[in-house]
Amino acid sequence: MIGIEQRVAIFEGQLKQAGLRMTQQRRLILRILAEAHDHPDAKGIFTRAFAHDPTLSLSTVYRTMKLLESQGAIERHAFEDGVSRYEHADQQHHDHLIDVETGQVVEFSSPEIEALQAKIAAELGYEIVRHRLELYGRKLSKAGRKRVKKDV
Amino acid sequence: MIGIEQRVAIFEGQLKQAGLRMTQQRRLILRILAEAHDHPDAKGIFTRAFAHDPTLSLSTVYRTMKLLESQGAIERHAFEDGVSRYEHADQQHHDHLIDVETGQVVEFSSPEIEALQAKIAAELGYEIVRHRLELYGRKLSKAGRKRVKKDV
DNA sequence: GGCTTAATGCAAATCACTTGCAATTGTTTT
DNA sequence: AAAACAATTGCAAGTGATTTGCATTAAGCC
Repeated sequence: MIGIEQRVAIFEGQLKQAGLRMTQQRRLILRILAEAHDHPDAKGIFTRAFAHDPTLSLSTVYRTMKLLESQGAIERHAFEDGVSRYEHADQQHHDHLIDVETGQVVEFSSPEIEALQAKIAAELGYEIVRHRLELYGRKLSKAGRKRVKKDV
Repeated sequence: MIGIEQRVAIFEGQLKQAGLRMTQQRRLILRILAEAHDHPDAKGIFTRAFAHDPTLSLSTVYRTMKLLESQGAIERHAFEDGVSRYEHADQQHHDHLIDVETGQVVEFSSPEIEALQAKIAAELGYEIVRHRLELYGRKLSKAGRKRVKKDV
């Protein structure tokens, strides 16, 4: 996990490289994203950022998300409700489990599943470019739940 | 695989049960779906149906898709492009592999992956309600399967 | 053939997201 | 530091998919 300042600096470098500029708006949105521990959508990011800078517009958020995605700084996910949700991309690959009751998103990863996916694709004559795996689930009651170590 | 007439009859029964009516439009859309061997979207269904009945409207297609989905007669999928695509639901569960170049959809199923999904969910304290697994891939050339690719 | 009311077609409305454009601001130049 | 120049922004209007209000049409029952 790298810090906000580092992330901003890295991104600023990428921008310069491409002849682009580091603006107040981009800095702000980057900070909002770094501080986010969930998977906010454009409106959510806008709301949080708007609290710090009431002159910010929603279109700038959309434009910035697109830019950040193209630079590989964030990942975009579209779960079942159709709206795009974002998360920063400095962590390792993972998939998502969405609580159908609360909408809460839990991250997980499974090398076994990844391996099976690759095997299936190969059998069908394909190589995987990317994939989307989302589990929609309901919390088990204490009684039915297995004991697992709590993470994050 | 059941026939079109049977499917229409079954659906008509379900409708009657709910105090709803079997209309020409619904019959037509149902037939289009039964004949479809791909995963058409609303516009695609509309186009095909329109050829048989030029008075049909797109909103009726949307309303019918919603109705059919609520009756469990069809399944709706939203792949990466965001538009909803449909397929009839009398077949066994399966997931999809989408050719990133052609958009072609290949169906597959993997009990092993399903089992792993259930295991992972259980470890996180959840039971799976449904899931979404999509592989986006590129066709392997015969040559490409055997040797390392050397193109740019 | 009527009667009741679900269903349809059409146009207007949503919703998430994008875009044209004039005004603004970051960065470079002098 | 000020000018110069293009990237960026805010706002409003535009998209594209899907939904909805409403007057009209047509199933299903007598």
